[in-house]
Amino acid sequence: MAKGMQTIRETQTSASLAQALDHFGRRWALRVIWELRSEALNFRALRAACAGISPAVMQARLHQLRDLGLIEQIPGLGYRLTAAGEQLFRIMAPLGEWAESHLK
Amino acid sequence: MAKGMQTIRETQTSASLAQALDHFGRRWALRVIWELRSEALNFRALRAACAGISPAVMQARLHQLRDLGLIEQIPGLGYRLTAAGEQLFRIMAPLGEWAESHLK
DNA sequence: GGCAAGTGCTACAAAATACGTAGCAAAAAT
DNA sequence: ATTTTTGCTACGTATTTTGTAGCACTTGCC
Repeated sequence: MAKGMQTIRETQTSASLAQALDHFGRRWALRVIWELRSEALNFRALRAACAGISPAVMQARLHQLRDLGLIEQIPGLGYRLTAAGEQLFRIMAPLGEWAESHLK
Repeated sequence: MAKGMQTIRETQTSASLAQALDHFGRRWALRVIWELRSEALNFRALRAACAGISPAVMQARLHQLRDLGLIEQIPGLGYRLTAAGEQLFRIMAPLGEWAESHLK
């Protein structure tokens, strides 16, 4: 191979996927989505569901997930998944089974 | 409602799923899995694929993912997904499409 | 009105994690 | 034997997360 050449992977990771994986690679991000799977939860209920999360981080995640359009805040109801958020949950739902069968 | 009582969610998040989401909620964890999707990569190739990751963190992730049984190191070949790792990738594969349609 | 309880959210120091860069020892290629 | 490439470590700095306390605001209730 000529000097300076490198093998390049044919299929490279797209920018938007890299962005997604970067966002989800923050602590509690996926967990928050997961906890909102079936019902809207308010700030404190969400914090109770994610036992151990600090309010500052919860606040940061809620902002980021809202900016990504995955959750929305409904006054008097709390936080809930948007359509995009529900679609994301449908994708990650099989993780439940996967974790049960592989992490025990 | 009686004093001290609280509303409990019927469906609670299992311990193994919480563990999984905690591991995947570390920077680069999911990305490493993703980059190994189609072929084995050695340490430096993996680092190049995850542009920006530091060697110390890459080393830490490889250890953790190996402890989880998701990847394995083959001398002379590099790192590649195990059967469990491939199964996980198959679950998260739709994220590619999802990211394209929601994060642009 | 007035009070208690619950709400979303902020502040801040300490601990944990990640970054960025340099470089070493061993294996492989030349 | 010399150069290249490899996996990996070291370490100071920057960023993120934790843990705890508490404030301002709304809600329900008498």
